[in-house]
Amino acid sequence: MNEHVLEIIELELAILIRRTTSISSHKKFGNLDRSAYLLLHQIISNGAAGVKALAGEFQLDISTVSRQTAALEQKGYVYRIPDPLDGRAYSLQITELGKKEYTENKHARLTRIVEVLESWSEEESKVFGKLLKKFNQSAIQK
Amino acid sequence: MNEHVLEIIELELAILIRRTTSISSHKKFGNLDRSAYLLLHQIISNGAAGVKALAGEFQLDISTVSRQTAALEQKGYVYRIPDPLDGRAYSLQITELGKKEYTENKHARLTRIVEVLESWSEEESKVFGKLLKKFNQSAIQK
DNA sequence: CTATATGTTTGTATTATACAACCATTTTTC
DNA sequence: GAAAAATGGTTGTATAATACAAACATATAG
Repeated sequence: MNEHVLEIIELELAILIRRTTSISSHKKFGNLDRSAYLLLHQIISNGAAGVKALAGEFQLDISTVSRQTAALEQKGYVYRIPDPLDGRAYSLQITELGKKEYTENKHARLTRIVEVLESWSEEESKVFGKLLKKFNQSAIQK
Repeated sequence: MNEHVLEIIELELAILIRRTTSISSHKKFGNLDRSAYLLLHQIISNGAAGVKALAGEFQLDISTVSRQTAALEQKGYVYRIPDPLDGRAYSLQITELGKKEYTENKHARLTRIVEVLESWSEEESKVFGKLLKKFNQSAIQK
């Protein structure tokens, strides 16, 4: 593989992450930081899940996710369902309020993306989305 | 613009950032976290610069960069040159040790990228790099 | 039944960040 | 040219996200 191509990817990823983390960890979008947003996404699209599974999904420590989900519960975005087969375990299910919050947040994020991609062609955007997704999938297997 | 394409980009960016921040903010690559790495990159490729300029480049608070550069200086990766025209200002210049550390770190990062892109074609990788760069450039103008 | 494993929470420490206050110079203004 | 305002930078303080370790409650294995 051409070294130069790799260097570009490596550098641009670092820049992307540097910029977007500084934007959204402090000046977060509305009520949801990225963690919360992705947790809600995960629960909405893959159904109720426990803390452990969610932590695995995002490669975070269980304790971290435990606190994040506690915060989501406290805000009324998710609620706990005790696991009928295991007295220790819970599942986190989305609430209507949670869905609403997620959707609003998503729109805010999409709006931002639209601004950035203003001058891009449909085709370029499509390819970019596809490759990002592929990159994430390739990365997770390692 | 096709809504679905935007949704993919938005989601995959969020995932990418979530994953890579959790990896590299704690389990950082060698001696350099992403901030330090990018600061060194910036100084190496764009020449000596002051704290204010660097902060602007990464959209970070000046105080944050002041501490980060102080850490780099303390490790011997950069040194200060007083600005001859302005008694308040400094430039940060790279040292040999700083270059060495940067280069080693870059190799570690490239290795990681190579692993992820193992199954990608040269063409795909090239396009991905190009679009990432374009995305970063588009984003900065907003 | 006791010991060990497991899902989750809680205690504690670290780190990256922002904001505000400050310091030392430089520039502007009168 | 002296006082006032602006500027480059550092330091004090607060917050948030995270990890790791300890604790807790329940489940499973011997």
